[in-house]
Amino acid sequence: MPELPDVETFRRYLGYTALHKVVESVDVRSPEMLSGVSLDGLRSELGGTSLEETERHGKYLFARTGRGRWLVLHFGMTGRLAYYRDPGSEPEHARLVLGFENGYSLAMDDRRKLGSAALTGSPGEFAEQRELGPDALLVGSRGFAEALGRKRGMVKSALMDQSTVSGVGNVYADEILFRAGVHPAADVGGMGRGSLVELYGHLREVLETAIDVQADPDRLPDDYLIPRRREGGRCPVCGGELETTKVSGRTTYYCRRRQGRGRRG
DNA sequence: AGTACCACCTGACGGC
DNA sequence: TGCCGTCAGGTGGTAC
Repeated sequence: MPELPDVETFRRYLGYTALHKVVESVDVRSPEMLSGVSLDGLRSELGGTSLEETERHGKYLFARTGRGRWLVLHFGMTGRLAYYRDPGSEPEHARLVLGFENGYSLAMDDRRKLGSAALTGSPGEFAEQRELGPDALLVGSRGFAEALGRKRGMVKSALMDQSTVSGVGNVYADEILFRAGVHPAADVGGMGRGSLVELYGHLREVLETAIDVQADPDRLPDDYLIPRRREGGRCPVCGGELETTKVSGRTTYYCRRRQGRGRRG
């Protein structure tokens, strides 16, 4: 599920594959994925020029075109990128395909069609329009503690709220709270500044570690929760069976022994 | 402001 | 075998 580490991995992938290649064709197989832009609009922005630079804000990937606007990609739950030469290698659920003069193509594949593509003037403008909070890796512990200090309710909900801090989704929120030893339903309003700064340390550590392994769950350290995040999974530290609950309507895994129970942080 | 619920969408999976 | 309900979860909308 593309969260910040996945999208950062896509950003780097786009950077060493499709950058500076002249776009010859723009195909949209699922027009409903276009958000606020028409196929013609996309073609006239991309055709005959190239992607020159990438950025990321939270779960959004941006690529600046030679004409100065930015392509915005959001990957929903099942989106990913693929760069390939052989048309037979086109992914099964390609929704947006850029064909380059060098014969290669870049596809955004999205089985469940929850992703989207848009154009914007700049990443900052886009983030402002969408009311996205600061990127989770750029905010810093002080900004993080201030942002979460303004929140009420369950700490996991606050972590996943993209308008508070941008980039953390359901899966990595579970990992961050697991490593911090904080119950996902703990009241964020009851957490002191010190606890929030500590939580941010775990957030950074988790997201950076995940980026280092290109967001591949199988390559995460042995004591990570994510690979065991399934029915009957066991805590990698104490061996106890993981508990599940719902937070913000999302399935939540945690270790009762390490993360306590009830609404305290 | 927070929470609960729905919708979007497809494929995997368990039950019968 | 095959039909059916449920689940997965990012975002965005509604109602309370």
